Amino acid sequence: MRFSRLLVPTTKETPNDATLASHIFLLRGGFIQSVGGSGLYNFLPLGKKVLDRVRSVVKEELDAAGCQEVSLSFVTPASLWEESGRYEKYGKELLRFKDRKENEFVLGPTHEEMMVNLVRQSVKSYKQLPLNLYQINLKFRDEIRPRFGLMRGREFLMKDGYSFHADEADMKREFDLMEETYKKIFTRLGLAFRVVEADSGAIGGSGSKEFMVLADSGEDTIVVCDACDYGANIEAAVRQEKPCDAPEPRLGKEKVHTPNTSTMEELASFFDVDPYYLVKTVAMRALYDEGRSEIVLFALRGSDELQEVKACNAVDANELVDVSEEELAQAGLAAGFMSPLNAPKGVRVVVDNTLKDATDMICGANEKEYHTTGNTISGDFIYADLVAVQEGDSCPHCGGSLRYTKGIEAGHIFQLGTRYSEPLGCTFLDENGKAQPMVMGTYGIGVSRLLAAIIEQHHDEKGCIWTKESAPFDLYIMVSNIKDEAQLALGEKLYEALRLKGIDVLFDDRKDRFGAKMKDYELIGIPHAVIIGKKLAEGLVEFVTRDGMIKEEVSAEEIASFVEEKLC
RNA sequence: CGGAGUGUAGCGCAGUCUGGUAGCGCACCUGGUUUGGGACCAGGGGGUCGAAGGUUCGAGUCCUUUCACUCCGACCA
Repeated sequence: MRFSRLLVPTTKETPNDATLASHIFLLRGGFIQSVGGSGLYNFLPLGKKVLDRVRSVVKEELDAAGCQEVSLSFVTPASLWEESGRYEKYGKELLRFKDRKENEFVLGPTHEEMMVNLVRQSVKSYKQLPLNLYQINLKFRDEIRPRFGLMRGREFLMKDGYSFHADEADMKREFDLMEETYKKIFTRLGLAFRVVEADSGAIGGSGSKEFMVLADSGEDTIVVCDACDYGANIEAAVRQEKPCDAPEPRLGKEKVHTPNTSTMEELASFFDVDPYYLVKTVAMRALYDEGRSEIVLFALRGSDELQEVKACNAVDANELVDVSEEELAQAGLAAGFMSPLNAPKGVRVVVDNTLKDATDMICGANEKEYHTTGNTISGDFIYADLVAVQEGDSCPHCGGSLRYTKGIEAGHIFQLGTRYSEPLGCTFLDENGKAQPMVMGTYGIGVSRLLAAIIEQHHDEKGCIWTKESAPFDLYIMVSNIKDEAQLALGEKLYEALRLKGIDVLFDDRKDRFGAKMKDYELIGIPHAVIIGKKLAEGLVEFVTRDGMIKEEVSAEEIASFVEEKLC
């Protein structure tokens, strides 16, 4: 491609609404263009090329693993979502609209329903299983706060795959195969990543893993062990039980006046005990389908923090929101002095596993300015893991020290089971001619998000540094001064010769001066460049490696074979 | 949804306090010079100042309403 014919509107100035390196460089480099609507972007020729290259890496590896590509309708009938029970649960993120006949539709944010519908219409026998179908298509999610360019757009390109099996064991086999396939994809794209255990979120099902591209700008906090390969999203991370060295309070059963003890620290110093022996009771309003809601109490040790996603899962709610003091009072609860032990009738209580049958605990008295001591925590509660793992906690696998790091969620694989096949009636006939729901897995990759992730991990202060398999072109050739006939002639010759070798070349034949062209090259970030400049008079040209801006002088006669050797 | 901002040429901004002919830089077009780190000279095109209503002889500027976008938080495969 000749640069003079390519639409690449690079800019010197940074758009004022971009803060992240990937967002800034993708805009400045003329890869994408803001549409004006929040979280909506156009892909310009360069961005589209990168997108296609990333897409083809994904496709190649999936096809090699036996998956089959399909393409599902982007507009999907609401009735399918009602069938699966997600029409409500998915909430406002789901863009709903009506056609001229008042039929309801949604723009697909994910396509479990559509794919299950496809399969239930065409697969009837165990002989047709297993099956792994995927598509690489647009998704639309009406995010509350889209941001950071391609990192969190409302419309984005996603690879979503779905597998169908006759039994659980075969689904797990496929799940492992997809994990390996994803590792190959991310490795080919040149990304440093970590596979971590994750919460399943709105998709449902059990056992899911996220592929986190490691970057400080990532929106997810992940917990990793340095001693072994354990890693988990903070929402799903677990730890080894954390014993307490401090002595038990041994206070006996008593009701104590405790003014000015609104925090755990104040309470701990009031009784002069370790917060381990205090019960922290957090009230949240849990929201369910059809507008139903209730106040739920979550109890855990004073030394621990509540992990809201775990809490939400424990009561199978759609969402947890804060409760005001007035609402608490109405429900018969004294804010700041609540306890799992004397909750009013009808208020559900969830107790953290570490508190089960704990003795000698200090709880609120559910009365302003009073606590009770010497409590044993037992009763008809829901028990669950509610704890947010902290840095320095012990790894559940090897006991090593855990720490936090940041990641960009670029892939997520789920073991779904029959979460969708059952309600949607996606069944097959087994060897005995008996109808069984198919066991499913689902596998996603944020393809457009990967562009942002690659740049977050591979850039410098001057611009993008694309990896080999993601780059918009393999090589950039600059004719420093196109009025110099020798320079131009060599450029043209090299451009033709390397193209014939199958190298995708961007040939900079623009009239601009050296400096301007160099800035564009650095911004666009093609992995390698050949610069034909003044030293051609001495028979020399430069070979540049973008990562580190390493320049090597090469004789003009040998440059073609030199490039071939470096790139192929 | 809570908090904070911003809307003026394709992009980045000034002008708004104190009402009086719509400005600057980049980009773009024409001609010329220049060609190793975002060149220079000369000339030129491009705006219903986010929208609606109001006050006024006169509104980018004052008042009211509204919309959009951005940032922090909440939220989020």
